[in-house]
Amino acid sequence: MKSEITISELAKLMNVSVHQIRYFEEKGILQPAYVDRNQYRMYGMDQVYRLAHILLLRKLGVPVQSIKECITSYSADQLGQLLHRSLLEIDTELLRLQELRQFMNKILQKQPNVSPQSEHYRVKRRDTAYLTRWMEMESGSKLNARGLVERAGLVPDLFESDIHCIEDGSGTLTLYLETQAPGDYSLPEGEYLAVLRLIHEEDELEQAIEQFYDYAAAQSFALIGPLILIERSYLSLFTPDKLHYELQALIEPDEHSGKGARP
DNA sequence: CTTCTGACA
DNA sequence: TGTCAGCA
Repeated sequence: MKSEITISELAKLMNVSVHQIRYFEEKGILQPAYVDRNQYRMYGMDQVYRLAHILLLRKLGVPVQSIKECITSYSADQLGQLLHRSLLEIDTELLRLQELRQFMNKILQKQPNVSPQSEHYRVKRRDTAYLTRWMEMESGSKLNARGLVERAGLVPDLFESDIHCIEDGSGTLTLYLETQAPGDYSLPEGEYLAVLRLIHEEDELEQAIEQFYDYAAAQSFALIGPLILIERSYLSLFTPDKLHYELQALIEPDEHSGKGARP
């Protein structure tokens, strides 16, 4: 029995496809030990090691075209730089995945609130939140796509964030994004009256706001500070054609501090 | 049965 | 990158 192996054996050994091995040959980076009379490619240990190197470089993101020079004429120093570079790339990818994971957790924590009978009032505790101004608009005006492009600062992952809309009395609606560090505006820690609403038409939102104040009055909640309107557009993934809003307002930390009220 | 080549999405 | 045909 020959010491060399066939292409399918090599493929199984290295956990790659036969096609891929031929592709490497076509690109001139992996030649068979020899070609048998029946035109079969045959591979020995040299090719096994060589293929292992190729696969490793590929894992590091080295394009197949560059692998040839990489193996043949690269100094140990150049290779060290290459490894160092891909280590940095791995770190950034790791960071990206961690952030993605956090976001998925955030959705899963809020999603149970969505479907059942979510639209009920409750009192919830909020820690201090720091907001950074993103854009401003007149209270009556509607936000369209063009307005987004022209007037709003570009924010990566905008629609994965909780957009806080706050009306500051003077007829200006300011949209904020939540940030880690203190920014343009701070929401004090405390008890907030809150309600979730699913909105599919513009005027429903205004109704919801009126109902919010009516409810607060009926329950004798003393609301201080502005109404905070939080849009979580990423939750609309579960309910097409509906936007998810949470209405909140700080409650005077006096009476009503204990249990929340029910509608 | 396995592989090869070439072509295609 | 996988898949398929047609051939040896």
